[in-house]
Amino acid sequence: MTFQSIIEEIENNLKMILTDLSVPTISFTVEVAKPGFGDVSSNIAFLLAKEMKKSPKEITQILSEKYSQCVSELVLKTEAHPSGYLNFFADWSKLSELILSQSYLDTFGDVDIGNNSNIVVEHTSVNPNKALHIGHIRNIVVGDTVSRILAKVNYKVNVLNYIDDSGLQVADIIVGFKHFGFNEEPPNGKKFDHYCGDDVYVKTTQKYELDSSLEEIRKNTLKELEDGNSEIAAFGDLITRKVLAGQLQTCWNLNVSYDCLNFESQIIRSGLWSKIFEKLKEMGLIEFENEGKNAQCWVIRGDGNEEDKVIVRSNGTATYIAKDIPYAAWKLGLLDDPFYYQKYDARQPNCKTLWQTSLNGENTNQNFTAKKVVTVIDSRQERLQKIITVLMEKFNSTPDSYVHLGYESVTLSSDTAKTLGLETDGKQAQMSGRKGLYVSADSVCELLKQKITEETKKRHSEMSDSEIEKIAQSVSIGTLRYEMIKQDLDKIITFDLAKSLSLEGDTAPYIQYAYARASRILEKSGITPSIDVDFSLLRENSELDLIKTIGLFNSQVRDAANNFAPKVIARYCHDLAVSFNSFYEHVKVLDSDNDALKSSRICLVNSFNLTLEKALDLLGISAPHKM
RNA sequence: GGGCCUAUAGCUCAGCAUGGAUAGAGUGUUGGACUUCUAAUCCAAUGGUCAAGGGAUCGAAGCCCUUUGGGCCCA
Repeated sequence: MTFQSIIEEIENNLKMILTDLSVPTISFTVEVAKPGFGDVSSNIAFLLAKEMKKSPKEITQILSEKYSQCVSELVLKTEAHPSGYLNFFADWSKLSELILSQSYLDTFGDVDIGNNSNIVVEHTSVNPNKALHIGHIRNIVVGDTVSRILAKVNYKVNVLNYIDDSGLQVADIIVGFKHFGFNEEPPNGKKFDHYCGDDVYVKTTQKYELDSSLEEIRKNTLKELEDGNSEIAAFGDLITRKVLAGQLQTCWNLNVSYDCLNFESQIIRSGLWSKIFEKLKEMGLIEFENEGKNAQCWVIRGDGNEEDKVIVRSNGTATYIAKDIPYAAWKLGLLDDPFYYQKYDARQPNCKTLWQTSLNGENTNQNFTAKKVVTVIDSRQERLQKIITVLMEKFNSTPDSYVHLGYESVTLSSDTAKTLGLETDGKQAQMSGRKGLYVSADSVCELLKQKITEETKKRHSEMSDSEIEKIAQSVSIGTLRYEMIKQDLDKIITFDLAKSLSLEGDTAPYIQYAYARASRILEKSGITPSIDVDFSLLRENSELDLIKTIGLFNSQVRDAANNFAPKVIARYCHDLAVSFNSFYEHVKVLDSDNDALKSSRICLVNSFNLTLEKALDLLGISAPHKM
């Protein structure tokens, strides 16, 4: 138990007091107090004001007196605040022991929400025709962070990456290679995914604009691509897998791993669509339209004002949403699994085996489906995702089984757009792969790494290159991941190249620096941290504040998981670092002549490090011992 | 025309789900703190009719309604 212990104790006592006063049960809050108002506070008196026909001020005094007669382990005293709040002061010698000894356990912060059940998280899902740009990174980092949080709350998480290897975007680069003379080997050792995106894709789409007769070539290529047996399809497979390899390299560099790669081309060829199409007809979830503008089409009826959505066109071809329906149903385990699974040859950051779907082979023992599915896609796809969510609910009659986790897009600041050659009149600009208007993830990582290498060299002239490289890697990835996660999912991130290189304030380096400082204290102390210390010696405000923050880890994890809100953990890491830095300035750990006090403080410093390490791990950020 | 998101300090954002105390950070600007456990830090000052209007409430940044600005999706 952690800080939650004292909250529960207070809740129970207050409930008993209510029974005592024979007042009907009401749902009052008991929560961490604002600074300056004790440790815990409750709004209970406000809620009783009507019932008891007294002012909150009077009631809180009555409650405060009553409380002093209760058995309390962790509460030292109560305060009837004139505002009407009932405030509690903790017995820190006991609470510190409780929190700090818990924080030394490997399981600290574990919460059981998932009950060891399966859950699927799908993220990334980028067309394999270009390098990942900074907008994709938001998806990837959100998805990866949510996966880590879900694992912490006792879900068995399967992470999927959907490879959309059969659409128009892929057809476009194939046209580039086959018809416009692009060499299959990139020039000057350029990374293949960058070459396809920056050169082949952008220049091919430019040519379409100049010559509309090329549209025919494009259409034919797409058709051949979708026919699995053609030479073009085989060539497409070769190219997209090479691009994918480049994309995965970027992801792994960001500390992101997957469990399975699902290829769209195989989903199409697996026959899943025709199976679910029949079921949807049987269940009456789709209808054949006899008249109107959608005559001869199969449609999903729109809810209320919504338009009907065409699923199968009058010429018999399935629309784009039709591909998503069997895939969603497959993820939920609602269809017989048509896939065999092969190992993808790679060493991932978490050392887990990466599998990929295949339509032939032997291994069928893998299962990547779950009763609960989270799909991370930006909110521009909300309409489509809503249709799928509603359809899946009707299909398996389980509410909330299919969750679309949406987020707003990443745009470019006008300054950054300008450096890419686009004048925007001071406005932010939407990124576009087609127009070549984007900032690639690899380039941002590289710039950050260079800057951090310089900064580290300035501070540590004695360090070896390999040590500096390790720090630069950890801090650069941390910086990028933190920027992508720290704000709310429904706020647009305006990416500015210059500002993204900032390493001060509310950034990952700030947090990582606190860890490095703490590590240094532990290293220099010559004491092995232990929880066999006198906790009552920790009395300074900055010490108690740090302990309190450490004790809030569990509740923050719970909050983050329940709301799929990765930023909650980001803010928590920042809070921890702020508390620690304040402690660092106010209290000199190693200066003390008092050995008992020194040991207690070392215990606290180590507790901070252990907790921050776990919290940062949920964000996929590592904590360097020096920087 | 319909739908979704958004508006809080000069700038970037927390807080809003579950209404109560003094609306918090970062950044910027100004000043201060390194012979000390690492100054990627800390301290102080500065800065807010919480977009506007209305409603319900003892009480609203938060809830309801209307309007406006910005972004996106569909038609």
